[in-house]
Amino acid sequence: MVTIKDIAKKAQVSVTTVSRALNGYDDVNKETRKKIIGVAEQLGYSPNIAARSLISKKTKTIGLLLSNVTRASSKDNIVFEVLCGMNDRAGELDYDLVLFSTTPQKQKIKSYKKLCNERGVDGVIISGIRLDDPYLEEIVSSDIPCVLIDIPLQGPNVGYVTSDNVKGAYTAVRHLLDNGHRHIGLINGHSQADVSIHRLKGYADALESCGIPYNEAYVVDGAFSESGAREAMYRLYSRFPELTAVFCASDLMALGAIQAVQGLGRLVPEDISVVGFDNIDLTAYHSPAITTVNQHKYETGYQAAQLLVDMLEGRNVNHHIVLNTELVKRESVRSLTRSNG
Amino acid sequence: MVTIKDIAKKAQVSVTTVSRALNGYDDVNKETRKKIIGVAEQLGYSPNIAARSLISKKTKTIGLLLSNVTRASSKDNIVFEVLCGMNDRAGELDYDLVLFSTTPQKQKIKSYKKLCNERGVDGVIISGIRLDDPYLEEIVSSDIPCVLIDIPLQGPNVGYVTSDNVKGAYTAVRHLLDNGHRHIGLINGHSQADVSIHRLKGYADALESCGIPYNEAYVVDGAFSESGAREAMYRLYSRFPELTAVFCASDLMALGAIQAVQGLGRLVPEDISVVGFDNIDLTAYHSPAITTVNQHKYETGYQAAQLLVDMLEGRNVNHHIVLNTELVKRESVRSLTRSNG
DNA sequence: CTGTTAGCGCTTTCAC
DNA sequence: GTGAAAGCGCTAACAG
Repeated sequence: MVTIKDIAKKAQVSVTTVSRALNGYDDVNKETRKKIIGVAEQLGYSPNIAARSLISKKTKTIGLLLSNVTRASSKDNIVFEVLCGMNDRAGELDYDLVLFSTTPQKQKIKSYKKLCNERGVDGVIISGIRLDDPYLEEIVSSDIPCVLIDIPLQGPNVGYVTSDNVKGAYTAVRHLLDNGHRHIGLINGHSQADVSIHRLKGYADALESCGIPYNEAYVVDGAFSESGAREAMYRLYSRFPELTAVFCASDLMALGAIQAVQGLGRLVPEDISVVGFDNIDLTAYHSPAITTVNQHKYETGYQAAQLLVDMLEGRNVNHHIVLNTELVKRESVRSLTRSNG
Repeated sequence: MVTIKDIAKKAQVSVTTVSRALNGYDDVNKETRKKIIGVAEQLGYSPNIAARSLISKKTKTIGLLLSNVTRASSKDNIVFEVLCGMNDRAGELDYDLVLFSTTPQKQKIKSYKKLCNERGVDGVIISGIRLDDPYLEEIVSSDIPCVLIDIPLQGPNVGYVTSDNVKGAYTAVRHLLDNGHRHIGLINGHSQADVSIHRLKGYADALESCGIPYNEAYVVDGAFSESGAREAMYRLYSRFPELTAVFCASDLMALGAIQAVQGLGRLVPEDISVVGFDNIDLTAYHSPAITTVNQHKYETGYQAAQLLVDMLEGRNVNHHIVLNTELVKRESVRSLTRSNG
């Protein structure tokens, strides 16, 4: 390993001068600097980050606390797209990403703060945790800058980026209403997800805009999973055969709901229309192709990285980013008024 | 920040003793140890990794050099699944993963070795680079332990994990042959991919096993992309209308090939049968569902992490891991002998 | 069993 | 413009 000491020796100067020259300080003689840089290159020097960050307390790394980066979350490539966005932006800003492997067991053992301190990350991006996750408390009270995805917390060191879930859900349900549907179910995620709360509101708002009373019994939770939604849809549809449409708070759940419909010997969209949320790739290839609400996943990650770095580098920016969504009309919605939705 | 110094002061011992107690050395009095651990916990101490690795030269981190963790690689969730596997195993073995953002531009500026040194990773896992990538040379000659995915290099510090691509391709093409197909095209990736070389061999071997002469003109490259394969298939099928089947070296390319077939007003599998490779999630939801060769993506990542850690910790293991593949029969292959394939 | 001392590679006062 | 020296938090001889 080549150190500045080696360079100093070879260039016949002190380590101090080497340090200054390499870090671009302007109080170094031009000739000296040139010489030092030459020697450094010749020796293939690269600075030791550990030593540097021991002093500066900065590591130029961002910690990632992501759930859903484990087995069998492959269909759910949302995390992946978000990750791609974070990776791209972090790279551009010259930060590296370190993935914390957070199994629930490990969480119990190691506190959030400890985790971050040990790994010496400058800040953290968190995604996929529940509102009742004990980590959340630690996060807000901690002084480590942090960006949350889909969790509305704000503070001097906490920001978040999310999608406009109310509007997204509203648009989806309005689309069903505009196509003549009057009995619309909702398969939501779970109560400890901020997006579920907002998507429920969008659903209710849309109904209200058409003067349709909100029926609590039409709303069930599917735990954001394919199987969860399948079960939920079985129950919902069996109990309320008058339903002509269902809005699912995620595409994965739309998949499950469709399976249930088919399991009951009915068809989508002939017997029941389905709208999902997320716009995962599968929806376009599924038969029927699934109408859904597009979420800008890549952008979410990109913005999260940007926001965190802004915070880290002391820029005064809005800690609250909300991205647009848009309805993607495909084949899983049938019009009850005319021939096609 | 709490340091061992703080603990030492409060526990009325020297820093050395604190260090030893906390690191589980057995030459510490039981009482002393208990006291120190107590104080450490009370103070919320967590060791500073930077300081520690400055001495030990170990960081317990694995660097990841992955292509395809950028925009628009979402359909290709292979990398993601591999990543999940690595993440899980690395977590179990108490290593963290750091994602190097390697844009081609950055690669030019910074050498592989420099990158690793600076970030102080103990070892590296590399995936998605071409055989003619300049990094490859550096990698073998470097002394940084490294595991490659789908690139057959071996050495004291280099290992790799891949799938049995010859057999996988062989099985796929045999399946077509067994269904009566005699004119079978191959849409391969590119010449600088090891998997392409092996899948071509499997294709040729299968033909040979049936006494069918290998026809070079039936083999084209699709660059592993949907659009590349679409173009390739247009050309191939227009030129050789006698083709009744095509084997694609990736599912993404199978998608593209099918689009071309449909673009020419033909149907899959009625007019032409298609077999893919990888078994990405889309294939099961596509209409028709695509017959493909399953690759154990998660396992690939899992094994890669395991192998690297084995190497890092000086265990004497085989540096060469080949995973099985298996044919997944679905709807994109038609039997020319009986009614159904 | 415990403490003293030195030093990992780097940055940063503070002199000169 | 340059260098000597101190110190970041930790570990590892080496004494005792």
